[in-house]
Amino acid sequence: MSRYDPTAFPPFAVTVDLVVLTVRDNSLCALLVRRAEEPFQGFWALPGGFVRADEGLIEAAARKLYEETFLRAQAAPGQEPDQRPGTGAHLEQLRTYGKPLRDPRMRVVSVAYLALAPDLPTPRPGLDVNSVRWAPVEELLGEKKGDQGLAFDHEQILADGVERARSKIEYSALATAFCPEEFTVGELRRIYEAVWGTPLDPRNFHRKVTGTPGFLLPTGGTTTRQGGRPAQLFRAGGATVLNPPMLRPDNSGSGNGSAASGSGNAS
Amino acid sequence: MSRYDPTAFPPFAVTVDLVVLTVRDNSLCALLVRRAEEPFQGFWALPGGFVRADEGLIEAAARKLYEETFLRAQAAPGQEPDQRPGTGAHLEQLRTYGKPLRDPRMRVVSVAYLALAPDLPTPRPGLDVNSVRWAPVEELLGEKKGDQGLAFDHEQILADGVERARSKIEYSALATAFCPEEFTVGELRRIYEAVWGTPLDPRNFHRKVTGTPGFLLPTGGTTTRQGGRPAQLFRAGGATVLNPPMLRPDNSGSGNGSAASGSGNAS
DNA sequence: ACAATAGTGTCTGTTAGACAGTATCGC
DNA sequence: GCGATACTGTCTAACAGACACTATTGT
Repeated sequence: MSRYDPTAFPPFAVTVDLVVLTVRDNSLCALLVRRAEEPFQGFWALPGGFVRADEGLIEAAARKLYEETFLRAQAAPGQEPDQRPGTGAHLEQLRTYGKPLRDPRMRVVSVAYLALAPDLPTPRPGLDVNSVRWAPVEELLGEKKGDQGLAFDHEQILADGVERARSKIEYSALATAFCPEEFTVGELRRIYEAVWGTPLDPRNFHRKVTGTPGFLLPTGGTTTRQGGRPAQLFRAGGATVLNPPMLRPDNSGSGNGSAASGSGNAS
Repeated sequence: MSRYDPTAFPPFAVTVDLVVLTVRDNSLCALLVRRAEEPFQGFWALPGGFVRADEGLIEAAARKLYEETFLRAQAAPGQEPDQRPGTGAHLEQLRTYGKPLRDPRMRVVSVAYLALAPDLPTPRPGLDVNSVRWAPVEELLGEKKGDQGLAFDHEQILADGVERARSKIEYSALATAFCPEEFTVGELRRIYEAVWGTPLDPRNFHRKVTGTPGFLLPTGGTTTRQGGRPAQLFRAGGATVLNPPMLRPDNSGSGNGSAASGSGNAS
């Protein structure tokens, strides 16, 4: 086959799949929809759908996100300039999955996106979706997954998205994407603890985040909370990269080994 | 449109594009091929081509890499298990580009892969490629790019690949992918200096890399070099992640700001 | 001897991690 | 007062960066 012959190329379907993460009740949760059709009818799956013929990839992801959660996307720095501020979720491309038989009906290449959102009232089912739910990631991926598993290769995609979120809050200010517009240092710490699944020392955490220039901007206000000294309120500062980074405890112990960088099994 | 209707979906072409990087003469170089056909006839472009109907994405990337450089790929940890050891380049998925009009003829979604290779004798043109060349990245991306630019959005893809390589050698042992099987600490240092474009202190570099367990394995041999004490030879150890990481000088100065995490403009 | 590269030791400033201690709320 | 959370200060071990010094080659 000649390179780029416009008439002779194998036809593919291209979809987007969304790993939408939030923190609820101190645990990291992912958004799932229940499939109404075959294959994997009745299974839980990641939200997603076809990319339209005249639509960019991230626009398709933002559209699907809005259709199923009514969240407006806030694209990552270099990704797209089409959003209004408002209540936005962070949205970035994750990885593309295209094993020949990942969809039993036809050849589908799926571009996965990662969205990080603050805790939402509760998701309303949108277009062509029966039911929607937030599921703790731990139940979907850990040892004790009682579920039957997710549709397609969505368990792998979810795992990759979770790993991306876990590593990205180390060296970027992205953890604030999980917080409401104004938040306290304690709330931000609970975000880190939930995403990493590890307790952090409140004193050192406080010193670290308040000492990183550009990470947090004090708003002047304070919170009244049940039982405890009122806390200062902050909003996200302009910084996107954290240097030095937040260090994740148990960072592979002695310092090397064979931890995965891209844990995907896509092809 | 109903979700996942196997008959009603917009047809896409899916390609892979390769950012193949190596270090020659102390500068980071990328592999380019000259386009023989329209559009962008005569322009330099990244190697790439159509994904076959029954072929995985990384298999397509490895096939194209071999067709155009005769390099066998060595996939990153989680990506695929189909390679023999041998003289392999590191290969990992970079990012997917799918803006509606990035190819003027039709809707093409391109999955870009990043390959890191040791310095090669010289590339021989392979299938359906007129000429191949290694071009210093600095000339393709920096201020002083005299060229007419690359075909399609390949300049953006190249920039993303270079940025990925630059950041990944910080926290992984991937710099050894640029080295021959046996190498000295000085050679490894020149890799870092070429990729980052910064001089490093030889003494501190030596202490750092030899002190990181699992990074380097001494082979026992030494090199005879012109003018200088012979150096110990090493091969890559089993470690994949470096903890603590190698620190890139001028790491954004005071520690925050607005550096891009994904500098792409894909959609 | 001299240039050149390899490799070691030493000092200093910064920071992560541990944790004592103080501040300010609800009860 | 007491529990709880917010915040500040202090100590120590580890490490990055700077750089003096020694080692071993070719010319």
